[in-house]
Amino acid sequence: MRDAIKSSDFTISETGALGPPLIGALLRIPWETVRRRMLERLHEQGFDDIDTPHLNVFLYPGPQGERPSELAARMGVSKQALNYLLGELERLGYLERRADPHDRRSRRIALTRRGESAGHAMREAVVELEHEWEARLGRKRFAQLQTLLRELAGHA
Amino acid sequence: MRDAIKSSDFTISETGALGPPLIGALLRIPWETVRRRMLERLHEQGFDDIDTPHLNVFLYPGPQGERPSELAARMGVSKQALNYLLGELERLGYLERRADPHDRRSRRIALTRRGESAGHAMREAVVELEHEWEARLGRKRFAQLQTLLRELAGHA
DNA sequence: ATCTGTTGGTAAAGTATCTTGACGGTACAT
DNA sequence: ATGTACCGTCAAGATACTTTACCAACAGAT
Repeated sequence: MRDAIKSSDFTISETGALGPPLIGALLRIPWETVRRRMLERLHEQGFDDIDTPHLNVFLYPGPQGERPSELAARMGVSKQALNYLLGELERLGYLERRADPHDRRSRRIALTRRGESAGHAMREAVVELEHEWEARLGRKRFAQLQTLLRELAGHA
Repeated sequence: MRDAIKSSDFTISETGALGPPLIGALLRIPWETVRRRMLERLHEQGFDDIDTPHLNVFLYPGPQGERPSELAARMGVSKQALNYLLGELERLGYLERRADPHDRRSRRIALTRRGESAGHAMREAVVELEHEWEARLGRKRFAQLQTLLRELAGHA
């Protein structure tokens, strides 16, 4: 069964077999499509000061109400690096860093109206892609895809 | 049917509904798991001079035989940025930039033995994850997932 | 209350990675 | 041959990150 591979489906390098795309590439390629679309729509709609690094701050579930430390941990960057991005986004009017009433060391991120709009535009862009992909795969199969991915993302 | 959503499955922000994770997050989260695992295994196996930006060069289908320009376009960075990374990877012994026999302006990227090994280690790491996920979802459902993702990645 | 250890945010300095602009060499069509 | 486009690279500068260091605020023990 290991040999049942159609070589037309993928590239074979000259030195040695590269093999078919593994699950990594299969996840990455459509994810890159999603990110491209989000950035595209944002720029079209006037949020053209948002760049890839800023985008990461807005990714699901977003920064609303979060503490910088937690968000940095989730994003896998140092809290200083995040702090730099938050400074940029605050300067650009997308969010504010407010005092945390329960812990005076801490802060809470609050999206401004503009920040909420940007988040909305991003979600709209993805919903748009969902419709395109649902049309391509069929309603039922797209739902299956979502279910399967949710099971992977769940335990992650 | 649109209402059949269990609120325990996802976060609801205080100001307004964030909604369930869209396909973007569902793709991104497991993809990040893949990338983390690849980097982890690389570092364990002595390829500890490879960092996230370098990793991108090796991602499917990899740089073997490619021209810097094409690769840069595929990666979505400027050719100068890629050239910098190629310089690093060449210095670290992962690849060489050879002359292209058919076009003397151009070059072709050739992986060294060490470069091939690193690529192999990355693929092994993903195969490992594939087994874990196949066990979680079941053989048949994991195969379905692959099929569905292939249809998305195909037309990209 | 005070001591101790820990946590949250920030400042400063240095580094890595990316951008834009410019250039010489090559290919290719007219 | 000549104009145009493309390929890789150099150089300069901006951006995004890391490491180190620091202080204020919390938490738990006396």
